[in-house]
Amino acid sequence: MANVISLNFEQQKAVTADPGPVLVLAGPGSGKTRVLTQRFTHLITQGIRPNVILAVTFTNRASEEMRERIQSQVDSHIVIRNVGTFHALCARILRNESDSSVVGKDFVIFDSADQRLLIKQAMVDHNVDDARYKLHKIHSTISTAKNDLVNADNFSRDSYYHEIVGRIYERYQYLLHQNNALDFDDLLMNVVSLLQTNPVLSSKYQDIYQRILVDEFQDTNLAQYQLLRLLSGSNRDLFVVGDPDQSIYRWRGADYRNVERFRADYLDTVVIQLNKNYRSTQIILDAATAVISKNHVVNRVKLYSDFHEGEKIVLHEAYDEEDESHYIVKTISDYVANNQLDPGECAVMYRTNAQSRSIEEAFVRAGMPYRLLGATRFYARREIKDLLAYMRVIYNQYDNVSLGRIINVPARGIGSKTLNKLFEYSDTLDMHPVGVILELTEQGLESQHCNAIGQRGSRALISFGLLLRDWIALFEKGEVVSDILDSVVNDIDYENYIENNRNFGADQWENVEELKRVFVGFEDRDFGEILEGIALIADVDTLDNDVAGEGVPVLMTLHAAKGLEFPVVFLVGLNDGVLPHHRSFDEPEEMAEERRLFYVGLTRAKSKIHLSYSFRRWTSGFDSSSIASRFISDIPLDLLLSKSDYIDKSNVNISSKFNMRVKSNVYNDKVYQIELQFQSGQRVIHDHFGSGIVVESKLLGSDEMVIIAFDNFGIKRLVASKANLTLEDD
DNA sequence: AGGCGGAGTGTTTTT
DNA sequence: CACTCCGCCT
Ligand SMILES: Nc1ncnc2c1ncn2[C@@H]1O[C@H](COP(=O)(O)OP(=O)(O)OP(=O)(O)O)[C@@H](O)[C@H]1O
Repeated sequence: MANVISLNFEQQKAVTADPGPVLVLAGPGSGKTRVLTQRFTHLITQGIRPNVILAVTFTNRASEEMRERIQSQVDSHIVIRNVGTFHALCARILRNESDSSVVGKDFVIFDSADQRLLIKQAMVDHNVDDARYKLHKIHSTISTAKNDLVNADNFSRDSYYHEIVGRIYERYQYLLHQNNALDFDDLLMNVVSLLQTNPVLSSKYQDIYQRILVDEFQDTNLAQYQLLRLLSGSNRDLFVVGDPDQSIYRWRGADYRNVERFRADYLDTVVIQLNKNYRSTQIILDAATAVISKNHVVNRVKLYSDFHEGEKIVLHEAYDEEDESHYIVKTISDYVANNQLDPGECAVMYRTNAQSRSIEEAFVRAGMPYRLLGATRFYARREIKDLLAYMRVIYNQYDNVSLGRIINVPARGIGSKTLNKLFEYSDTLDMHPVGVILELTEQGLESQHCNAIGQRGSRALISFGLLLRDWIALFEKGEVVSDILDSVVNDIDYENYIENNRNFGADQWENVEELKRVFVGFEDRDFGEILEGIALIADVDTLDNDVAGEGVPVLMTLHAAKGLEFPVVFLVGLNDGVLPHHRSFDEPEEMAEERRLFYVGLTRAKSKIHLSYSFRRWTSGFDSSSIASRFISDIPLDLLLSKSDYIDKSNVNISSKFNMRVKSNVYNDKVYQIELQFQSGQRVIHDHFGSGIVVESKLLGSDEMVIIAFDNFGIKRLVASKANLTLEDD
């Protein structure tokens, strides 16, 4: 054993509990994760083979971290493998059991963008009006159904809306099947039904995974819970840890009542509560407790800590987002300059990914390095998706979504006409389009396919087919996957395409290089595993070991922060409407979840917390609330270094500070100032929309954007120089 | 076929 | 603000 990890009495009790259902219920920082990893190593010292122990987490980052922690505590000849996310576990099972399952071994996993395209397609197929039925909503309705283990056949169509969604759901599943693809939720649902209906497999997996450990149990959804029940089966050896107050994935089907369900389903559950916090100062703990106590739950465990009071929580009101970001960066650099801490000890957390932008800009301006977790995902970038789509088509010729994406990238004369013809024609033959392309390529222009598709289109398709045929040959020959990617990139001259495409900037080719490196890094895995790994990881940071963020502040969403801890935490953008998010205003359950999110944020901190919000915030649309988050007022005043305290100390009062900022804005505007042609209140005439009244007119780049309420066409936004507006004379 | 730009719309959070 | 869609032009 490398290093001895200390445990308190209750923790020890959990770690050494007898086989059987164990539920560790405890608040933040009480050592749940530590207990879980210790349980894993404890089982090994008890002589249990590591391969029959399974540890499940929700995120790849959590998995990787836990795997490393366990690995570091066992003899190095033991390799810890079975630590992973629910989704990765299910993907593995489905690939192994492709004979018994409804999907083939070479299925691909569709990410959210692919899923959307397919649902959109399903809506078109059913003539569903996409203005009335929002894609986003339908997508989430279907996803929720899947997380509740409701398949398309059982989907209750008890309202008109559900009738429509039911049809789309059914069609969507059909299309997924046609693409030989699964979405994230299918991974879980399919394994559950596989194990439910196949007793042989069910007992096989009970033998494989005899001891099961689950982290963040409060965030399991029904599918995941059922999966755990099936996997543990008659072993009944489930060791789960969680904290209902940290449940933040309700919108994804998570149901913290699974904690109660667990106790009800396993009456002999050993329940262990941990109430000592090893992370935060007393002030932080008191503040967090005050905030969460407004959510009513039965017997919440009261946490205590041996730590001293610590520093008060600093609350800062900034003028606008830019000012707020500047404040954050300045505060960090001051700490560093005074040798109070290392930049790597700081974390900045926010509600939405979009908020990272202005913070990043502030870091860049200050010339300070930082690390961003998650956010605009590497794999969601256009150039990366393009290349992955090529790879997916090579691997899975049924992947029409990917085919449609890249068949004309770079442009090779296959437009929407030809594409539609190809797809429709393939349908009539009951073939997959790639099959048709390959046959056409073999047979040349005399092919019957050519008659159906036309000369011009066929020529273009053949030129594509020739490339595709060669790549597929490489794949079938067992060529190293990263070399296939290289061939693709070279054959389509993607570098040239990027250079000549003005929508692409300087970084894109670097991203391609990065993708190549990722593939090289996956060297020992087969094609399917690589694509699967990428689909499920979807976050380059986890792969990027060499930039291991030592010494650099980290930026992340509150969701991504769960399970982590930092000496100094900045919770930013705390405006009412951002946190709590305005979309949760009228759902008490969702509001409670927003509060938990804030609670999670507060409890990440070991010693210092900075809260900030801004007086002025113009997010898209209209919800620019300048009010501080309602949750802030739930923190007792004596724990806060309130904004007036703070500002008094720096000898600046609010209004003079704001005036400064306002002035500098005016100065900036002057540089670009051009004359506005229109003013609100003026009546104007437009060629097409007729007459209307100007609501607002403002600068848009070097042009003027006019918002007009037309008498007969409602409110429109027009660009003055293009819209050919004339003033109506009176 | 394909590129461009204007108009419209709205995505919180993640596997 | 940033994305997608549609129509117009080449
Ligand atoms: N018995 C102990 N003695 C000293 N430190 C401990 C002990 N138990 C846990 N810790 C430390 O407390 C901190 C929090 O532990 P851990 O992350 O396991 O808590 P957690 O309950 O999983 O927290 P959260 O729910 O907030 O994710 C860690 O830094 C851990 O090393």
